[in-house]
Amino acid sequence: MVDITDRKILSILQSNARVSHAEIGEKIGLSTSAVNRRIKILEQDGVISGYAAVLDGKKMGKGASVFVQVTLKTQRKPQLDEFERAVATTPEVVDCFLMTGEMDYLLRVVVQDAADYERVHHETLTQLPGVERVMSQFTIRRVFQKSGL
Amino acid sequence: MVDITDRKILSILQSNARVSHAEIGEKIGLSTSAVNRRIKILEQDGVISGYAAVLDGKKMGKGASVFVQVTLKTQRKPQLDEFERAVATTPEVVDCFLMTGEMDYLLRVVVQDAADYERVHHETLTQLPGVERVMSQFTIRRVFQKSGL
DNA sequence: GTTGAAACGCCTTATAC
DNA sequence: GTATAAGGCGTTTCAAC
Repeated sequence: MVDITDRKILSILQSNARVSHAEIGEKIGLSTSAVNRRIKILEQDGVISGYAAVLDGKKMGKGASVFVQVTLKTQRKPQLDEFERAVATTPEVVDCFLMTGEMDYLLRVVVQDAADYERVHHETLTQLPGVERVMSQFTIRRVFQKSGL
Repeated sequence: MVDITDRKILSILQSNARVSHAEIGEKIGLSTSAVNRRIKILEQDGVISGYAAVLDGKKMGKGASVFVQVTLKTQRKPQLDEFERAVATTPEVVDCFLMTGEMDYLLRVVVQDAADYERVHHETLTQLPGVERVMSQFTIRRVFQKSGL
């Protein structure tokens, strides 16, 4: 379904979603309308789920990422659902994965600094429903990110 | 520098970078040109660092995320730099953080499935320069992601 | 069925207020 | 910050392969 040409288009769109269809066509050797039609199909199929502005957290006072390992009291479905609903409404949590292994969830929390994280930690994270234990790992620096996946 | 109005604009652009300036203006009660001028300034100041297409990994045969904790043999700057340069060229690694605590780096690796990860693990990750130990944590499901930070 | 070309309409951008 | 005007781009339609 997604062929080589599609992947080239997707690769360009990952690094810059604002390049014109004409410019994409030049780079990969395709006409503007062909590029346009392929992108439209990729959007309809849900391969492209959306377009997002990439922000610089530091310039908004949100320069620190903290990884948070969460263990719940039980692993029963209703409790998982309840936790997931609650954590989704926490603005500082920008990523949430259900995990294998010792911890149940891995979150990435974006805050201003360590003091700001302390606030989020005891005001929000430890108050989420069903939480037994919270383990935090601070990042020093984001080396890179490849947006889009 | 970034006021409430800017934050409203950024919030809209995070969830959908394709809404027109006119539509943003309607939502927050501002004229099209005012929205345009603010966005331009946010781009110039680097608050908005870019725009990216958000892809559905599953539909591209890249549905599984694995978190990888990497410990290096030394923590001296040249070795860190060398590792960072090498890991940046590994296509499966979509995120890389320098960490505090026991491990040196935390990577997020996107692969097709466990078998695919095994390949990346012994062909690439363990071959990166200066790597002493690699610890993998598999995800079951991505609960959500808030794009842009 | 897929590609290339042209007309249309909307969005971005720039100027003036 | 608002209003208006012009240019560029995405969109759509149609013809050709």
